Amino acid sequence: MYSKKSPKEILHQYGLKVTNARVKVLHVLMQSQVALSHGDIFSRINGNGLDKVTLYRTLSSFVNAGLAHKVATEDRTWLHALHMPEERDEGVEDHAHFVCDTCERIYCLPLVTEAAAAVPIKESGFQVKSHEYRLHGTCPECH
Amino acid sequence: MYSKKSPKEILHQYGLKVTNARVKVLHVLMQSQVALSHGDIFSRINGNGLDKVTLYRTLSSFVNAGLAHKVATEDRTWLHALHMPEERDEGVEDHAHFVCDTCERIYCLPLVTEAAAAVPIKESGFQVKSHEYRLHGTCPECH
DNA sequence: AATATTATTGCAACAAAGTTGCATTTTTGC
DNA sequence: GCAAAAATGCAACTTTGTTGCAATAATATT
Ligand SMILES: [Mn+2]
Ligand SMILES: [Mn+2]
Ligand SMILES: [Zn+2]
Ligand SMILES: [Zn+2]
Repeated sequence: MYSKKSPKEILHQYGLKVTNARVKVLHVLMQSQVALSHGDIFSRINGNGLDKVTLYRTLSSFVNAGLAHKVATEDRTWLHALHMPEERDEGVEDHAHFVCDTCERIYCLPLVTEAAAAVPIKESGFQVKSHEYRLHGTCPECH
Repeated sequence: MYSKKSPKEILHQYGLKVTNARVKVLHVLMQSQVALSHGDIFSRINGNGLDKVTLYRTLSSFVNAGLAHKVATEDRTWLHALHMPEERDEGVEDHAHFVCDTCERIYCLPLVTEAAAAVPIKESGFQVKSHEYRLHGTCPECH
């Protein structure tokens, strides 16, 4: 899905300076179908010597630029994923996170638009501005 | 809503041994309309001298017993809340978490049953077993 | 192509949240 | 009350992520 554009082109498009660290990290994220932790990315990159702090800052820069987003896991860490192509056209918020209870991978999945509509709440006085839908179950790899 | 039963009675009901720490922590949780952090609870209890590790373990015991549940926050900490009365009758999973973007409080809110039904996903091969719906916006206290 | 400006990087030290091991104290069924 | 099992307190530890700062690299301009 990202095959049309190179990491460099994408970084330019998102207004980010093109650095070694960013090219490498973006490349890793582009290969992955699932959201990755700092540790996941770090181990796929090192050998190419990259400081852990730089990786944290690289990921932050991607999130701030709107190129990636992050998901909190049950064990208080962050996973990062690029926005899906569909999300670039539509709103960025409207997708679900699927957490596999077997392998713990987290996938970003598009929602059927109608189902993603605002959910009515019994109580009043709560103004809903955005939402996150998180699904738990078993992923295709695990059954 | 919990006024009918005392902390002691509730602890018995959930098969937990009645200890000072548990009675105090349960009391604090019963007073609160929102989910509380370890720090929130700790500061409301101390003076009554209670070790931080004991509080962690107390909260875990509540979650394991099914008396309380925990919600991960954006800053990678846990908040704890008692299950709502409605949830005790119905399933425990079916409620939404409302995160106020102003005061950062997290409320447990019941969902309209129809809206909580399974959301269809475009991809196939993902078996959904449970879900969490997290809403962001402004709470009644903040507007 | 060299220079100036500004952002990024690496390193070391630090912070916050939560966990573990173990000896001591409480709880509870009898 | 007594014994068995569970809960507690304390200290040390782990994991994840952050901060300050000097050195380096990226870009726009000449
Ligand atoms: Mn996602
Ligand atoms: Mn809740
Ligand atoms: Zn899986
Ligand atoms: Zn609020």
